Amino acid sequence: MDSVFEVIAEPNRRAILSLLVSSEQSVGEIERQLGMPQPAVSKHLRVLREAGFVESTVDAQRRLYRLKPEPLQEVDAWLTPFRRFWSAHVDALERHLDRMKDFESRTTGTKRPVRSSIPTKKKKKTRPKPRT
Amino acid sequence: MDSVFEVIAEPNRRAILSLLVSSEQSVGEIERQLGMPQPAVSKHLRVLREAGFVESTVDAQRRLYRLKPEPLQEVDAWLTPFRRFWSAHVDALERHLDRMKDFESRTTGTKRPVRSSIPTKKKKKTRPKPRT
DNA sequence: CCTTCATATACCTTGACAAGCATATACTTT
DNA sequence: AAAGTATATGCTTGTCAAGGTATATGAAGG
Repeated sequence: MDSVFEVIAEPNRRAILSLLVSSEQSVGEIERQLGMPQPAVSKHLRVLREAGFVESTVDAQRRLYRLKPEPLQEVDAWLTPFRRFWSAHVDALERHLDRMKDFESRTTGTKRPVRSSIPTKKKKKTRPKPRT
Repeated sequence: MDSVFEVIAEPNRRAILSLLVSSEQSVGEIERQLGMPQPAVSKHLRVLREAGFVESTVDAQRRLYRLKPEPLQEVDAWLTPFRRFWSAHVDALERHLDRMKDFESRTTGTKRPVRSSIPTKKKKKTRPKPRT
């Protein structure tokens, strides 16, 4: 399990991470919320811990697990070059939609495309395409 | 290979995606740049295509592959709740480092921690900790 | 047409890993 | 100390995917 990507490839591990984002949890709490056998939880937690996604502290017999940011930041960093790429695509899509605007206007239900939450560029004014 | 996370878990596939971010490439070009056997490239491209990461067009005998944004945007979206989480942590780290500032100053080589490229919050003024 | 180039697919083998179950460790309460 | 609770670990098994090699498809050019 060398890379962070392999670690988050497993659905149950992603579920555990999502649980921990709100607050730290014990193994038993995770077990109950996810309805998975306790050994499974412990094993996934082990993988997550060894990869640096979580850390634990002892509270009597319980172990409280909480998130650590670094590995997920690594994933975030990996996405960076691609964000540049897809923001260009959204731009192109927008230009296209702009040209389609009064065409489609109210012929169908108004459905907007998903917007990137992280604009990597200033919005550029859409120049009307010069006639060829 | 049901989820996008499993697809990007494979290092060679991530390498292919990284290659394609600059521009579309043929199978042979990918093969050469990554130094991997052609059948391997084709198989990974198949997985990527079926998961929507890439699409291809035919250019004579070549196939040109290019990126499609959606699956990676999905990964980006999955990270959203965690960004909130770790921005809080960076804040805490900053407060800590602030307090350490004149301590470490030039005792070691100046090495800065990795900063999140996507601030999810305004920078908050660091209040000097009141004496306990 | 026949050959060459570019890419895809089929088949096989191997290794990794998750699931399931049993058991061990460790702390707590009585 | 014994019993109970919480968590970890060991072992076995089945599955699935990646690598390797060979072969198939298909287009281009002589």
